Amino acid sequence: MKTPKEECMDFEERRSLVIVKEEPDKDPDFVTEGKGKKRKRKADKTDGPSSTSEAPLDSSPKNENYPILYSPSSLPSASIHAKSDPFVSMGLIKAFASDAFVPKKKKKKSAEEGQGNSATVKKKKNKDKKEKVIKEEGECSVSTKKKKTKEEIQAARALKIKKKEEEEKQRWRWWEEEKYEHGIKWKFLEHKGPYFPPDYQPLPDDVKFYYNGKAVKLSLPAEEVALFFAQMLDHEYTTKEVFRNNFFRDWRKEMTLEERQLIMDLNKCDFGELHTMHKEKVEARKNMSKEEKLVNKELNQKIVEEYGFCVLDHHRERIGNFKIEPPGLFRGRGDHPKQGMLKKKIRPEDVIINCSKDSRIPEPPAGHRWKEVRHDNTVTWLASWTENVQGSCKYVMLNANSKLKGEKDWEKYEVARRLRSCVDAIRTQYQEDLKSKQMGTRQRAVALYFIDKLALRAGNEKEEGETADTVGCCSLRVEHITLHDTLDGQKCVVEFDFLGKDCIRYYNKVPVAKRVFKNLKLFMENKQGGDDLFDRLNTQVLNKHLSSLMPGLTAKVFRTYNASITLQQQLKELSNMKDNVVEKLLSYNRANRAVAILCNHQRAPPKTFDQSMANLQAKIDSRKEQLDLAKKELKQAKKEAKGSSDNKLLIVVEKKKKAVQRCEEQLLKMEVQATDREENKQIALGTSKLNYLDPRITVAWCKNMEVTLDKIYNKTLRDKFAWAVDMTEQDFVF
DNA sequence: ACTTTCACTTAGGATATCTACC
DNA sequence: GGTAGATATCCTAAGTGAAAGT
Repeated sequence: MKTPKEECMDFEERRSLVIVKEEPDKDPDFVTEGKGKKRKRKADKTDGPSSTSEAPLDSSPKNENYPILYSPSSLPSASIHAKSDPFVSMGLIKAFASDAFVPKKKKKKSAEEGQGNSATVKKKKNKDKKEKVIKEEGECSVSTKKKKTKEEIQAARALKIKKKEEEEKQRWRWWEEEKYEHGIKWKFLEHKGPYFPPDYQPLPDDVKFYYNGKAVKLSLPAEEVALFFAQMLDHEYTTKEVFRNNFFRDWRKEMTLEERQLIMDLNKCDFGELHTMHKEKVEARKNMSKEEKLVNKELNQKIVEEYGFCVLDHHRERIGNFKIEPPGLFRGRGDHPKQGMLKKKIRPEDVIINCSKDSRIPEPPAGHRWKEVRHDNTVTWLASWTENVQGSCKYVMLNANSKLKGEKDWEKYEVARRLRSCVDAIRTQYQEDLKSKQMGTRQRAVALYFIDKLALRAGNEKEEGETADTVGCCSLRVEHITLHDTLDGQKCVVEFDFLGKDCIRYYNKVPVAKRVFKNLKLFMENKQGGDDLFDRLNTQVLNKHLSSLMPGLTAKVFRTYNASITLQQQLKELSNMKDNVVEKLLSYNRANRAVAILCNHQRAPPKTFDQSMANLQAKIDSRKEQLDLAKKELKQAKKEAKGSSDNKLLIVVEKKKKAVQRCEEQLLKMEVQATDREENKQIALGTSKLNYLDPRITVAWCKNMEVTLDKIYNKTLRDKFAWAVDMTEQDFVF
C-alpha cells in the first residue's frame, strides 16, 4: 500500500503531467447572460475576463490534500453566530483522503441469496447475536449494580435479553428483500392521520393582560397569540426589533376591531402576569410527583400507539413526526426577516392525506374533513400541509429506522462509495479546468475545488428578503472571501468568512493552489462586495456537470464522501488495538471530530460548560490525592508484609494493590473525559454521525477493535443503521 | 432557459429523561 | 431520594436537487 505522502505525490504528478490542451476560441459562456436573477440587490454584472490568453500558472504547493483537516488542539473558540468575534486561527494538519484504502469486492448477501437458504443463515445469525448479548450484559452489570441480589440481576438480565430477542424477531429485514421498480415507494399504506394538538385553553380570570396600565380582557384568538409572546419573554428573540414588529403586526390581525383600535403600541403591553403564569406551569410540570409523571407518560404512550405508527407493505412502521405542528410564533434562525410572525393553527381542512386506496382511510376529527385524500405511491409522505409563514410544504413521514428512510440512506452511501472510484479523475479534470478559456468552466472548477477540499455546501440561490442572508459555495459573494498573497508564512491564502446553513459562521483560512488563487483574483475584478463570486455558475449548472461525470453525482455527495473517507482514514491513523476501551473511544471521537470540523458542525457551547469543566477538574484533583494516599498505603502494607508469611498481611497487600489500580483507572478515565469534552466544546459530533458517516465504517471498526457498538451508537442510531449492523463484516472498506 | 414547486435530507436548539453521585 | 449534569429525543427550520410549469 502506498504511504500518504506517495499518494500526494501521485496526485501532484498526475496533475502536472496532464497535457495542456488549448480549447478552440469559442466561448459560449461569454455570450450568454450570467445566472438567474433571484438575487436582486446585486450590482450590475461585470463582464468576465476576456478570453485573451492568461499567463500560465505555476503549479500549486506540494501539500495539496483532500480534504483539509484541523488538529484537535487548534479548535475554534469563539461564539458561533457572532461575526464580531473572530475565531482563533486554525492550524492545519495533513490528511490524505484519496486512496488510502482499497475496497474489497464483496457481494451483498441479500441480493444473491435465495429465499430458501436465507432462513438458515438467519438462524445462525440470531444465535450469534444471542451470545453477544449475553457477553455484553455480563460486562456492564459487574461495574454498575452491586446492591441487588443475584436473582434480581439474573431476572433483569433475562428480561432484557428476551426483549432484545423479541425486537430482533419483529424487525423487518428489508435489506434482504428485492427492491421495487424505480419510483414506487410502497404498495400498501395505512395510517390514522396526523395527531392534532389540543385546543387553546382560555386564561383563568385572575391572570390579566394590561395595556397602558389598564387590565384588558382580550378576545380568545388575541389572547392565545398574546400568550405565545408572553411565553417567550425570557428569550432574546422578544427584544429584537424585527421580531417585535412582525409579532405585533400579526397579532393585531387576530384582534377584534375594538382591540385593534385600543392596542396600538407593543411597548405599552404588559404580559407580566401571563408570563408568570406560564413559568409557574413549567415549574409545576417539573415538580410533578412520580405517579403523575407516570400517568402522563402512559397518556403519551397511548397517543403514540394510536397515531405514531402506520402499516407499510405488511409491516408496522414508526412515523417520525405524526403530530401537527402547534401554532406559535415563527422562530427563524439568525437575522430572519420573518421572525416573530404568527404560525397559524393547522386545521384538518388544510391537510392532505396520502394512503392506499384499499386501506382504512383515516377519519378526520369530528366535524371536520380533510383537504384532500390521495393515493400516490411514488412519494413517501403520509400527510402534508402548507405552512403560512414561508408558504412551504410540511410533510408527515416515517421514522429514520423505517425501510423507506433506511433504503435511501444506504443508497446515499453507495453513491458516495462510487465517487471514491472516480474521484481522482474528477480532481484531475477540475484542476485542468482551472486553466479553461471559458469563464464558466473556470468558475465551476474553483467551486468544485472548494466543495471537494473544504466540504462546502452547494449553495442554491435563495429568494431575497424571505430568509436570513446565508450562502453556500455557488452563492458566495465577493465580500465573503479575502485573498492574502502571503499570510502567516503561507502563500495564496483564502480567508473565508460567511454565514452558512442555520446562520452558522464559516471562518477559515486556507492555502489554496496557485491557479485557484489567480482565478479568484480574476473573478473578483471589477466587482463590489455584494456581487456574486461565481457569476456564471449556479447549482443546476454544477450538478448537471457532475451528473455527467458519474450518474447520481451531485455537490452534496462530496460532503458525504469526504466525511466518510476521513473517518475511515482517521480511525486507521488514531486507533490502536493495544489501547483500552476508554482510549479507543477517545480515538473514535477524535476521528469523528475531524469530520465534524471539516463539515463545520458547530454548537453553542453548553451554558454550564465552564462550571462543569471546573467540577471535573476538581474531581480529578481529589482523585489524584486519593491515588497518592493509596500508593503510600500500599508501600506501607508491603513493608509490613515483607519477610512475613502471614496470609493476612499478604491479602492486605493485594487489596491495596487493587485500590491503587482502581484509582489509576478512574483517573485515566476522567482525564480522557476532560480532554474529550474540552475538544468538543463547540463541536457537534451528532450531525455527522447521523447524516454523513457510513455506519458500516463504524460497525467494522467496532468489530476490529473489540468495542461494543453501543459505546458509539445509542439505541436510536442502532435502529436507524440496523441494515449496516446486520450486513457489515469486519473487513468492510468504504 | 428560467422559475416555481415538490419532496426529501440535514441541522441546531429546546426539552425530556436518565444516571451518577451526594 | 434529590439533584446536577449528561444524554436522548423532539421539534421544526433550512438546506439540496429534480421535475414540472411557463
